[in-house]
Amino acid sequence: MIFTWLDEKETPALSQTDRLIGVMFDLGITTKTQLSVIMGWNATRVRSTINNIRQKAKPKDRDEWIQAVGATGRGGEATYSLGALGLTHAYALLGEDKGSRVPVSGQIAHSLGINEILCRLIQQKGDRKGVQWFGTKQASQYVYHHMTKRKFDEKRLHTGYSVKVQPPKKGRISPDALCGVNGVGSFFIEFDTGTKHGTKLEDQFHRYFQLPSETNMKMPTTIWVTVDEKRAKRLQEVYWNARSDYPKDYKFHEMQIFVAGAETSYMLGDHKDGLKLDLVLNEYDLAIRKAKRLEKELEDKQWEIKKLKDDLRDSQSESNQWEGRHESEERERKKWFDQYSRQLRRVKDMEKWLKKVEERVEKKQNGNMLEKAQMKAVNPFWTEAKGELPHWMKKMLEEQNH
DNA sequence: TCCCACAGGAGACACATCAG
DNA sequence: CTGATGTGTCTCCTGTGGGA
Repeated sequence: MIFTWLDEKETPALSQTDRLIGVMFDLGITTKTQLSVIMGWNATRVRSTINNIRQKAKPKDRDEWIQAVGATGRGGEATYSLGALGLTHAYALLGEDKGSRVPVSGQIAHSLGINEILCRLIQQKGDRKGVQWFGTKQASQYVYHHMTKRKFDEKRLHTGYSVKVQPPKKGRISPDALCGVNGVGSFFIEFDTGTKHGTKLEDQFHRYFQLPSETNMKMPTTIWVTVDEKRAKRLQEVYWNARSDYPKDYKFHEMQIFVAGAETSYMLGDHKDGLKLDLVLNEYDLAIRKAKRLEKELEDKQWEIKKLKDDLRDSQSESNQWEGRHESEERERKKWFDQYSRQLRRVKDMEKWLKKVEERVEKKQNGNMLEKAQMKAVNPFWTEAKGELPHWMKKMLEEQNH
């Protein structure tokens, strides 16, 4: 799986250059942009790593590691592929013998087209989590594995060993890629550049149709991606023509034909099928209705909040008024109470004073009566009305007292 | 703790190519 | 012819790991 090269948990021993070589090994012919999208590296990092790989080689061997194909300058983005040394290094990383794979320049468009499918998937999905991608070689191995049967060889029964029965070479299919998307499903990818014609194309459909009956494999949906609308229509014609050769009750596995770019949504499960579309539309309808109901509820709540706020404001102002009144009443009451208390104290004081006055008056009256009697006895002419004693009498009384 | 080697990332510069 | 764009090469800086 291509992302294993990038998983630092699964492949902790790999250097950055190893990872790049590994990804390029799986992608075949690719561009820096594709590498950047698929690896999740920025353009500079991809560029630097490619350069580092080339720099470390002897000048004459640089293209043997990574070779640049195509125009430089404004003419378009260059394409890259591993050279012989790069491929050897990749096989060594995989622990496999040196294979015979050599990138063919004639396959540039085909290789780039397949890689673009993966790039679009990652870009539309946002990341590569939950995406699995196997290149042509691994996808073919997957098919080959399911077509391989084992049977007991009677001559070797005593050993208990079974022998492999190789599938016939003719009729094998070799998908361009095998892709799995978590939660959606798995897909065989066939990228069509528009160069395959006639019976060769129809044969390819037949091979796919017959594959499930030849194996016990759970057939992934086959996705055909082609270059334009016209070619997609042509593929559909060939597809239906090929189907017409089979009995009515023949069980075909799912197969979809897209113009490049349209397959991404399908692979991400957005338009899985009509039923799902209906479900989505129903959900959409329900969601709209729910949204409207919630909108109404929101309006009601907002009105309620406004009303509560108004009430609160009113009661606050009332409360303020009441508090004001209450405070003034309290002040009045306190004032009145103070006055009352002062009055009461004054009354008590007056009572005390009166009592004292009475006592004094009584005392004085008693004293006066004695004084009057003395006065009368001394002076028959003394009267109370006159008040003060005449000074001669005062003098005489003083002399008598002494 | 220091020194050294190496990997990786980024930038500068020269050059190639093509559209306008 | 010129400007825009992309590539190849070189250099510098930083971080990391191993050994003295």
